[in-house]
Amino acid sequence: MPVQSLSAEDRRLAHKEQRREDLIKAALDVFSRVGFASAKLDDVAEEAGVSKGTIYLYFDSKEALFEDVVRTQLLPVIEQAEARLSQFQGSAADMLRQQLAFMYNKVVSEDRRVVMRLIIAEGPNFPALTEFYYKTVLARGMTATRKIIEYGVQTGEFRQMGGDTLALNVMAGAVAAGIWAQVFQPHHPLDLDVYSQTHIDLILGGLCVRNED
Amino acid sequence: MPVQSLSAEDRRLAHKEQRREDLIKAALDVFSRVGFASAKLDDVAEEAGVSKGTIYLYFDSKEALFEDVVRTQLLPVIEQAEARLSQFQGSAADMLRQQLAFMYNKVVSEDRRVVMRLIIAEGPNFPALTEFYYKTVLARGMTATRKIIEYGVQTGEFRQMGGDTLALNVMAGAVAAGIWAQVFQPHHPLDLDVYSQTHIDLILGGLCVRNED
DNA sequence: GCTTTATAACTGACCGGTCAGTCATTTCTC
DNA sequence: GAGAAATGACTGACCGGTCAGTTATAAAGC
Repeated sequence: MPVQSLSAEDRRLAHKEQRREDLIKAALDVFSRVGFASAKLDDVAEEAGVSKGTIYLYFDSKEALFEDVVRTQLLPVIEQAEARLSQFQGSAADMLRQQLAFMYNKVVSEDRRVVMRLIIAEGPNFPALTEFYYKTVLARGMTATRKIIEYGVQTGEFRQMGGDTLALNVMAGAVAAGIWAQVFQPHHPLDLDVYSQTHIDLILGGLCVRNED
Repeated sequence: MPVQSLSAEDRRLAHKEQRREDLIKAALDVFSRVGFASAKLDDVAEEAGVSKGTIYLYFDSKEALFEDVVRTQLLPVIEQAEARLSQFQGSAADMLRQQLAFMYNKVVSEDRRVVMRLIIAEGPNFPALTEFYYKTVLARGMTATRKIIEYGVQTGEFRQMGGDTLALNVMAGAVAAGIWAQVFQPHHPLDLDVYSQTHIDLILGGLCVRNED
């Protein structure tokens, strides 16, 4: 029995998985263009190159499709985030730079920021999904950020500052950038590289000069 | 001829204006609960205590109603912002404190932040409205912020930093807070007073201690 | 003051388009 | 040819928008 060739069953499953991914990709495209409520499943089907009925072979409902889109987009990010957390090294400032760079790369850049906007827009209609996003992305990101800050305070790099709200404050710049990119970018472009650099500088250095009074 | 009593015509107009405001208030409520696309005009009518047909005596379409809701919410803020701009005094740091406090009071607090979320959610479907929001709120706010920063640099309070992107970075914390308040607040409360204080501290002071190397 | 007339405000049943979801039929694969 | 996969015509609930008819308010005529 040849091990290298896939069995018919394997190919069938692989094809099915591919279909599923195509559908999710198409759905993300359509949702990001017009929002969940206005999105038509016919459009999703067309973009995926199948008929509408096929969607229902893979997902129970439009809502279920939406939830799968979000979960599928987020899960890989979690894993990467986990991996990064385990290789802490360097100064706290460097850690924070890495952390924010990671956010800009994975959360603010192209595909993922769409998910953020969809959660903001549809969150109230999908409590379970909102909670999932909170647990998966926000809480985790905030915990990581808080740990870096605490480490920096410990080493004397950072000054002692307010508690829980600080982490969100540190990440806020990236959130705003992700939103800008989707809502205003077409007419009022924002250079994300420059912006993120400013963000990091501002957070690390602060606006005020060091006045030694 | 008694001047103090309103004529019949005056009362009629006042009533009409009141109706209009009731409808806008009801629409804002419904839109903020379920978003524009999912909102039913029957619900808006019921909440305003009129029938659906009445809505069309005041607004041309659902879209027009939405646009009026947004504009009505924003215009008073512009005027207040204008007024504040003209009474510049104190240090740049104080100005910035005032500016951010104003944002938290007028943009992040109760009713107005809903508009921000609606723009984020529906913006792509309403280019004209998005542009209006940009011009009315964002551009104006950013210009004011930039001017304060420039003033601070001039007086030597602030260090020289990157240009256009800085203002947005300074305001980002408030944007994130406004979003949080609507999407996650019910399950994961955020103390806005503490948060805004941290925001101002962070922006003004920066994370890093003054290391004189 | 009372009745009639005019007008503005409002109503809610109705219409027509839209679209999520279904299912009998066809196509593909082995 | 058996069974899985895919199709797309079809259904029916839904909802934005309309409009013929009703009510409220005010002005005009006596």
